[in-house]
Amino acid sequence: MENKNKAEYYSPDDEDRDIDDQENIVHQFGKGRKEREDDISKPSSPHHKDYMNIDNIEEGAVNVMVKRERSPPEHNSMASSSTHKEQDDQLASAKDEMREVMEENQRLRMHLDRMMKEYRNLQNQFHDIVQKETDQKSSSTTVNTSTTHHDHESDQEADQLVSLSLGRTTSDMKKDDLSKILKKDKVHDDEGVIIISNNNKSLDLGLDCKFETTPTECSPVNYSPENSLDDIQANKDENEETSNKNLKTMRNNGDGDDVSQQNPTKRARVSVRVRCDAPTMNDGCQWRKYGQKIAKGNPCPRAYYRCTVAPNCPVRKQVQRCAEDMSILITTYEGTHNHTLPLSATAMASTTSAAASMLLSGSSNSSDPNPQVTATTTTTPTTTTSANINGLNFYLSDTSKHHKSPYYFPNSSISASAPNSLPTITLDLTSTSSSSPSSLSHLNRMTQNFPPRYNYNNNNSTTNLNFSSVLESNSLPISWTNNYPNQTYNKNNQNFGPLTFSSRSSQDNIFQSYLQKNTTQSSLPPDTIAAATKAITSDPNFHSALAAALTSIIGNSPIENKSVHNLNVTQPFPILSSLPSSSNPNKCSSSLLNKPTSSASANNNNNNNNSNSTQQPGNNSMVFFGQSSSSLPFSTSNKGKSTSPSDSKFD
DNA sequence: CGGCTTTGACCTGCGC
DNA sequence: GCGCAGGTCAAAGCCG
Repeated sequence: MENKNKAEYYSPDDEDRDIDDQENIVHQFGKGRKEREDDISKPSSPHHKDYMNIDNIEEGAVNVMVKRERSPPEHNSMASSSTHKEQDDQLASAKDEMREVMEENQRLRMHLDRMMKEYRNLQNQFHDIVQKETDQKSSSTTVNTSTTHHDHESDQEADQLVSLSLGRTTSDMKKDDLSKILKKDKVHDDEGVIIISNNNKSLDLGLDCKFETTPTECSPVNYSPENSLDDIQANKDENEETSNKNLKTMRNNGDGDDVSQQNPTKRARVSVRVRCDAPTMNDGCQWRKYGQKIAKGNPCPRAYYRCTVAPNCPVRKQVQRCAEDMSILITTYEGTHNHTLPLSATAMASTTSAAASMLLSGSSNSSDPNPQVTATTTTTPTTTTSANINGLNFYLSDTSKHHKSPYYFPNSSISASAPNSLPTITLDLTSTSSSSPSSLSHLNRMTQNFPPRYNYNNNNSTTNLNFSSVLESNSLPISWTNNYPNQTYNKNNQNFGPLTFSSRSSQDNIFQSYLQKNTTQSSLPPDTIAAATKAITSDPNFHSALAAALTSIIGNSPIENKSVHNLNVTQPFPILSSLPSSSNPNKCSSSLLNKPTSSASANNNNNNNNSNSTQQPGNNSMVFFGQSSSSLPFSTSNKGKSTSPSDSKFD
């Protein structure tokens, strides 16, 4: 017995050194250092021996100690027979202590297991409630494709759908219920809510954040991803400041309550770039124009709209034409609807919510590199978080505040104009065909296939989403509207980044075909959609990216992992609804699936092999296509629908 | 007449 | 402090 022999070598002369060693060991065992110190403080106590024999329990640790306290043999004579008995006693006591420590350790493990079980139970309850709400909404307001369409495949697909809803929650869910749920699962970050049901995998992401100053103002609709617990903590001071500012801004507007709920600092703005010759993109909401400005750098005026669906809805949007390509309509959304969105508004909400979640996750995780999302510091001060996911390029450009970007983009004012420096995400739903000579070199590298053109943002962290597919030079662009001449803007088509949703290779062809069909046809074969979305979402990296986004949304809640795991993104993208497009022909529709129109059918000359599939109105993806309109106005007034100055430019 | 747009003025923040 | 730019207000006008 090596340890025992070593015990005989013990010498009180080495006691000082040994005490330190003993303390280390005691500390390592995690219990009763004070007691140990009392024991070892006795000069005559051969306390060290206790631990030498403890190696029956913790052999490794004791072996380390033994080596350190090895004493010269000449001290053997110092050990007396009377002390051996004490040593044995203390040895036994030490063993008992070690057993107690181990038992305590086991108890802790049991506690941990119990907590995990409770957590899972709560999570299941949460999912059940959400599922119920989702089922209810599927019959009423929520765009739930599993019930609105798909006679045959609905059951299977609905179970695997990922429904993203922007700026709204399951309205049927009572506020109390929701708060309870969130409280149970510790995901009540005031604004951010992620609702994932087991069946529908419905993901409900509030786009905007509202920092409620009073509990009464807390509304389920206001749950926002950007208000994760971390964010709230980190921006607490800044929130108060900006909140006051908003109050001041809305002093005469009567809706100060709503606005004050929102924290512009962490409020994400979603900018949607679409090819639309209509004055505005019909996103399903009612808007009232309250201002118009000529922004610097863009001859096209910027229109300011306020949501009028609800009297006090704080949501605003800015509509502006891209200076480079006036066929591109840039719509920037800001705020969260405090009301139930119209059915037709959920399409846009779904797309923008996904973008917002990506933006927010990127901004919050920029310092936490992820195997799939790597942070790259370019030669410019812009730090871009990018992820190349088999053609799905996610770029989160996080520019330093107040920094003037060395690059100028005519349409930059959208994202750079806000003094509040709102993070802006851009969903580029325009088509691309070739690289832009004016594209950013550094972003070019990152976007690979999609050199960004629209990345400028000097004040805000900007994330651009490019939903364009990789098109060959001879590929037809995807027009936003049916009857708008594609070739008119084809030459101007450039690539937008830096957050690129693109697919390549065979997957590209599928998705591209899908997009093209959507351009000219009001609906798509389900297999095409399934293939396209599956190609995109089947990548495990996409899962990781989505998981990262969701993780950032719901903060550090332990539910996040579970929730993410429950998402089945290998299935087709959110099938939102087969909504009749807007009644206003001058507005681009955000409906994901428009009813077939005669013009659409007539223009359907780019069908792929999947074109003859059965149309399923509910099969859609995050693609918008507008209705026919011959005008291209900048103004959205009633008069402007046909007489805006911009119309003349394109007539 | 109600709702909406237009548009000049005003406010605020930021940079110099 | 001043100027600039973005954002908003609100009176006036228009439209259905």
